[in-house]
Amino acid sequence: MISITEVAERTGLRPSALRYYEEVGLITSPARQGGRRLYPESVLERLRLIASVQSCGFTIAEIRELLVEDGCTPERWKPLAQRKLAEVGALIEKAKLTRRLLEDSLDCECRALDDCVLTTGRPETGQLARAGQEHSV
Amino acid sequence: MISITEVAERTGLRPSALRYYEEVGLITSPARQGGRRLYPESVLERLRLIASVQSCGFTIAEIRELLVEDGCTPERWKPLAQRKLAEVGALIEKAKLTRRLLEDSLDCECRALDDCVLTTGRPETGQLARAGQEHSV
DNA sequence: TTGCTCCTCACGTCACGTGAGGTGGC
DNA sequence: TTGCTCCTCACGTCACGTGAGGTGGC
Repeated sequence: MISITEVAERTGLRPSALRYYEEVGLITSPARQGGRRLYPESVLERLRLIASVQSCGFTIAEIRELLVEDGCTPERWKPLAQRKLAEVGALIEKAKLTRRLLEDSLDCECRALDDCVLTTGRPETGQLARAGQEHSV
Repeated sequence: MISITEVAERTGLRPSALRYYEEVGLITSPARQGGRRLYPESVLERLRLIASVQSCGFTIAEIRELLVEDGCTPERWKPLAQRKLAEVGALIEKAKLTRRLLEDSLDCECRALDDCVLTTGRPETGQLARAGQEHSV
């Protein structure tokens, strides 16, 4: 049985995160000794699994749904992963658009934001090639 | 002078967003008539400017800093845009990593997440080529 | 009197981090 | 007695959206 600090050290999580996971039902409430939490070693594997799924962009609520009672079969995982893949793809496209706007603004030779390509929508200097460029992946 | 609903319609913002912008000091408190807000036409330009900067990934707090008293010169804008560009670049790289993990998990032929490439770190089926692939931009 | 538009709180969101104030056992 | 680790609230984060309950003028 290991203390909350040791679990934290061995997983890279903060104790506050472990208490939060318990509160929202991601991990089961561990035994107590004098009020202190004492975790079984098996919690480490559970937390590694949670971290894996979280790194795929799933929210805590989604992970909880997914990990209840050995329900995480490929049949359940794959449609969720497909949906998340679409979400992440959309996020990347949005971020790329943001990046392009920032690059254009750095190229722009305006003297104030009101005259900038950002605001006017048309480049003040010869940036037509870039502005008309295809949206490259 | 225009009502909050008309400003909302002409900018695509919700009335609640306009009240919020006022509360945090992004736009000045407009005149009132019988308690109702009456905006000058000039607020539309201000809101378009705010939307432009926001679409570049700046937070409300950053926009407020940037737009106080005609301080938005290229000398102030460009270093901020450079920093934001780095942030957005990092976000894109992180999202691409997430996307790759999801794709790998969809290719993986594990029967449970515990055996999946996600958790084990090594592909269960012949995915070595993909796993060892260069991080393409 | 009934609608309509607008108002001001207060609360919720997401995944925790950060105090404040207290406790148990060495 | 002093430290140390741990505990439980409560609050803050970000940019608003969403009720609830009320008001003013047609």
